[in-house]
Amino acid sequence: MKHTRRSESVASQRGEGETTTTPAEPADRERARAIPEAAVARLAVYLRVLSGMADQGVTAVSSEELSQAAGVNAAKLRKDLSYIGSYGTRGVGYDVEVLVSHIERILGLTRNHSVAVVGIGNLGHALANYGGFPGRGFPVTALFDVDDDLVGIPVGGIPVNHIDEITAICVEREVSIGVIATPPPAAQSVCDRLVSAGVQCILNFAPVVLQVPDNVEVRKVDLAVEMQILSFHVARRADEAASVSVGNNGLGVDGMVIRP
Amino acid sequence: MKHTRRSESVASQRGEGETTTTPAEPADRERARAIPEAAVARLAVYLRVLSGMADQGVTAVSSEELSQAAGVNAAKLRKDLSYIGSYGTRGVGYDVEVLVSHIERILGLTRNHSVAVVGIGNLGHALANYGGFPGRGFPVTALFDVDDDLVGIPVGGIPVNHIDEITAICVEREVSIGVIATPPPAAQSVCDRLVSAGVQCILNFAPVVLQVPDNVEVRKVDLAVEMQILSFHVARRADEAASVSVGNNGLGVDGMVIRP
DNA sequence: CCGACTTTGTGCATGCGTTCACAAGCGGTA
DNA sequence: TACCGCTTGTGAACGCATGCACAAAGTCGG
Ligand SMILES: NC(=O)c1ccc[n+]([C@@H]2O[C@H](COP(=O)([O-])OP(=O)(O)OC[C@H]3O[C@@H](n4cnc5c(N)ncnc54)[C@H](O)[C@@H]3O)[C@@H](O)[C@H]2O)c1
Ligand SMILES: NC(=O)c1ccc[n+]([C@@H]2O[C@H](COP(=O)([O-])OP(=O)(O)OC[C@H]3O[C@@H](n4cnc5c(N)ncnc54)[C@H](O)[C@@H]3O)[C@@H](O)[C@H]2O)c1
Repeated sequence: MKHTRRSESVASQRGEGETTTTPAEPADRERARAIPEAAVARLAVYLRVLSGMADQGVTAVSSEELSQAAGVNAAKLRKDLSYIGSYGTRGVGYDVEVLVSHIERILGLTRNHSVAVVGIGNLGHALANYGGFPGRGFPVTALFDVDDDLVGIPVGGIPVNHIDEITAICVEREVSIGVIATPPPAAQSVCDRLVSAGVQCILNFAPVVLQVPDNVEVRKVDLAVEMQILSFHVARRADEAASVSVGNNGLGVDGMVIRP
Repeated sequence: MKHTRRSESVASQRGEGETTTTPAEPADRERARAIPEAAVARLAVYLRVLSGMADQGVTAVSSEELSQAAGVNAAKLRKDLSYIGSYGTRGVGYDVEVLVSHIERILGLTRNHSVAVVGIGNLGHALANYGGFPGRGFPVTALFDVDDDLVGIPVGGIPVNHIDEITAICVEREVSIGVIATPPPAAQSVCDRLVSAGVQCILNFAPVVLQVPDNVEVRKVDLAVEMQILSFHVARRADEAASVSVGNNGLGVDGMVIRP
């Protein structure tokens, strides 16, 4: 529809004046810093898709193919990959193995990250039993609970320890990621303990907003929120349907309407 | 970020004639469309915080207090609330009850959303047993699995049905949200079945990119991705630390480099 | 009834992320 | 070697989200 008249004006070719800081700077680090959070999340997805392809013997892939398998726009994929370097071959595509290894490097997957799960209830059991983590460089090395009936019992091959031992054990086993699966009221206190044990990354399943120091990274998985977002879309869709069928005169009942 | 959808903003494309038509009613429907996805997610968080406050007898709250409890910027909170209307009192703050009911209305929580869980393994059991959903308007009304040993056994009070019954049962029980907790290879096929049973909202725990029609909303919970994002931050942090202590001469371990 | 004080709601600037569009670059081919 | 078609990598535009800063709008004490 629109025509953007590009002016071939100022040659932007080797426009290399903008590097700012240090002169001889290979720039991997600059890159790592500059990667948008959203892109990091997608890189993890690309990595999984690529691993699957590698397992099936695929050796090369184009941005178009990969983007489709990952469910994103091809241009976005290329831009995401460009954040980590230029590892493609024009006219051909990307070498799967090469891409895998570079994404792994950027995501810090060249070393293992030891995981501790706190709160071995319904969810904690599922997590501890889950086989998907160790295989991907995230071995679960410690489990904690307050319940004395659980302490000592192995879950998924790891014995449960009492929460009071959290500091000593986290330090000893070099836990780098703490997973909180306790009831909400206990979450903040567990979080504090993890932090004082030196854990700087936390994955929180409890529906609670955790307060942490700046140097600690928290990610939350909040199922209730996910459900409510879905609910919002249901409602919106119902509204639209209503406005179409009723004829867009305004409000339905209480703003709520029924399914198409 | 962590989002699956291709078209981000909630307000997708403007339909043809219906834009300017409504004269005296800018209200709810147009509003609901305009709410940014990110804001919707936060509204759900505010709702939980507010509910907690209401339970403790708090009747009024300022944007400052609420924003702190929700872990966001106060200005952002006010903007988020402004998307749903003007229900605050200047100089005073917000009435907790009023806010709760309006957020619930916008999120479509004035009606129940029936949930079906597919794949009653480790995770499916945890979900089925979880008491947090029914209380919040998301009753789990159906469970499905292929495993004949599971079929008929009640989990969390609901008997497991065979996956082949999925269409009939989802229709009958008016399931509006389907949760996929099967192994990855089964996820797409389960998804297709849910969709053909009329389910338009899906919460996916399997590490797979689902392909769905445009009218279906998918949200994914991908623990491996969450872990990898944390891993990325660990790596970045390690790099920074190294650059400080080593003194920025170039490369660190493994070709990774550190920041200036 | 007034004036001082508090807090909301929002216009605006800024920054980030997404998307488009295309030149540069590569492999294959004549 | 020179050309051709294909795919990458990226500059630039666009659009959404964030945060600031302040007028508007209310409360409260006198
Ligand atoms: N189960 C689910 O499917 C699900 C879904 C969404 C959210 N969640 C959230 O995940 C968390 C765990 O859920 P769950 O169903 O596993 O709960 P649960 O009650 O089954 O398990 C909680 C476990 O935490 C332990 N615990 C309590 N206080 C503790 C403390 N201070 N230190 C260490 N351990 C402690 C308990 O002994 C118990 O074993 C909750 O916050 C819940 O809201 C769970
Ligand atoms: N357990 C966890 O903590 C965890 C963590 C992250 C991701 N996940 C993901 O969640 C999913 C479930 O994990 P899990 O540990 O519960 O696995 P699981 O193997 O314990 O359970 C899977 C269940 O799905 C059933 N199933 C298989 N094919 C099916 C089909 N076509 N239709 C219906 N049911 C089918 C199986 O019978 C089994 O009961 C997996 O995709 C896994 O990658 C799980």
